[in-house]
Amino acid sequence: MSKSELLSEMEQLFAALADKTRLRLLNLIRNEEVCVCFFVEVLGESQPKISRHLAYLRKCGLVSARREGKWMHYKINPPENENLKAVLDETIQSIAIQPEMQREFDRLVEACCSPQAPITISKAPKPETLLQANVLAEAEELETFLL
Amino acid sequence: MSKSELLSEMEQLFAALADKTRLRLLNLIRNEEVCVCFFVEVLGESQPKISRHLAYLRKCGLVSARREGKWMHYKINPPENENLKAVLDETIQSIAIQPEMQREFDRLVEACCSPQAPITISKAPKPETLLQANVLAEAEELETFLL
DNA sequence: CTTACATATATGTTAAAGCGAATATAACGC
DNA sequence: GCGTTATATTCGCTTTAACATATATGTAAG
Repeated sequence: MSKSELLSEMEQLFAALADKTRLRLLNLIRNEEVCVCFFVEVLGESQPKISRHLAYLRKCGLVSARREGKWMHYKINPPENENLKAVLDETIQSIAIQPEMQREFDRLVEACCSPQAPITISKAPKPETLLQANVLAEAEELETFLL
Repeated sequence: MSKSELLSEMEQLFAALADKTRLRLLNLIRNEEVCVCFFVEVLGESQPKISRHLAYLRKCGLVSARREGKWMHYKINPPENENLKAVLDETIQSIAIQPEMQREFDRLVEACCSPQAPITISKAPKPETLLQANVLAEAEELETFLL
């Protein structure tokens, strides 16, 4: 790293983190790839707004996108620099434990797994591990019900 | 903390950190109170520029200021929220280990302790512990010289 | 009470970034 | 091809914040 490139990278990272919508997005993809339509659904923000913020995050390399047919999946692309990665992890962790952010995350699980999900997203590809987690949770519910 | 006040506070903190000059300032006051004139001297930026950025940091509560005669001293005012504090600490630590930032910090020590310091700042009150550290370093130098 | 010094603030300008509304693109199904 | 769905981009507008330059404020010294 030459002439304090880190300072410039930090500036960029912090600018990216200095926005509620982007923080909420990062909370949703903190664990895995998620499809755009879920962001719109769960955050209740307009599609262009979501898209613009995703573009911002893409542009500064904080997330990466993958196309699957009509759908776009986004996931976190951790900074190469260990210090920046630590700051980002710390941040996401702090957000994740906030009650309201937990609720949003739960809404993501619901949106992905509920049988009465809105038509718009009912055909969208679901995040893998969320589905698994939900299946497990339901199994557990059933189990406690049976006991 | 009500309706995700944390998210707003995070936005504010990150906005404050998304600027090189402010990051460099935080590096200089990472350990203790420092007088404004040293910032101008060490960072080589215009006095109004430094002052404006200090005002920004003050406004969002990240630093506090104390007047001592003509001089103003600034120090870090850690966020009350533990998560925010952790992010800030992590950040400052990351900056502190950068070679260029270490050099700037060294220039601060010099500016405070050198006998041929510029007249402008020769009468400014010096940071306490920096002086001590420098005295210790000189003592050590002398010691190794004598051996 | 005037001067000088340390620091802060105001002014005018420019650049970045936020928003909603409208429009464009890309992939799919018919 | 055409229409539909999912996502991205553009446009016009407003806000925020950066900068340099100039000026004001507060304190100490004479």
